[in-house]
Amino acid sequence: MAQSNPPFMSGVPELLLLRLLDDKEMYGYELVRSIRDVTNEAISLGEGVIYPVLHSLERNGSLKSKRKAVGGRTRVYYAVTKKGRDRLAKLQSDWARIQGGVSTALEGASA
Amino acid sequence: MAQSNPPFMSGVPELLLLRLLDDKEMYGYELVRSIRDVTNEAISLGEGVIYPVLHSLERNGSLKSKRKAVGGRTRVYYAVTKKGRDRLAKLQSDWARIQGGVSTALEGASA
DNA sequence: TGAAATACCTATTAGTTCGAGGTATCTTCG
DNA sequence: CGAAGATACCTCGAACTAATAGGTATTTCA
Repeated sequence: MAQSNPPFMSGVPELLLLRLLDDKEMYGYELVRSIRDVTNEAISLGEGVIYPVLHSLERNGSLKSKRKAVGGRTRVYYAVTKKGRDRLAKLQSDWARIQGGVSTALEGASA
Repeated sequence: MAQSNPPFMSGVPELLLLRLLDDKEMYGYELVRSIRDVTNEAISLGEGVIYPVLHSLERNGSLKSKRKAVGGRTRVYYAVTKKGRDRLAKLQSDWARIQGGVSTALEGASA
């Protein structure tokens, strides 16, 4: 991993994409902006991160896509499958566990 | 990264080690158990994770070590340096940002 | 006309966690 | 006494994956 957003990002792109797409179908370019929005600017993922994850999720059956022509441009919309929802559930529970563990650890105040 | 604990672990070992050592000096083997404890079993890191991170933190000046012989065995105690405290502060703020962003994103209920 | 936004995509780099394996000493128990 | 297990250190190789940079093409707006 090369930094930027830095640490603590592993698994985050996948989680966010599944979470957003679980609400409604979206296309890649839209997801890039959407992630900035829903995280309140806290997390920003470039297209170079989004597209590969989208493709890999589709390959493993978590997403399915369909192309739509919109005013000369082509958009690829992604939707979550049953498998994707399962994957999302697992990621959410993993996230909850790690997040909880770190929070607990950080709390034991050093002050 | 090979899984196990799985996703969401990048940067976590470094953060936890610095956080624990900021409270008091400890040695590697002790840290392995300590992390299990302070995270309430949520996170468990093997020696194969701990030692390399410890070494790399020492190399970049975030930690300093001293050996102590304790009943025939040798323990290597690590303490946080000024640089390590700065690094810890940065990691904590990064963590807060990412954690906050993900939480916000996950909340927009899909129900 | 030209710049910026929209929209897609890939290859390379680099950082790092994880598992497995290895040495050696001390303690405990049968 | 001998064996097993805990203590304590360490390294190597594999696997994963985020980030950057670069690339194409169309539409919109000054």
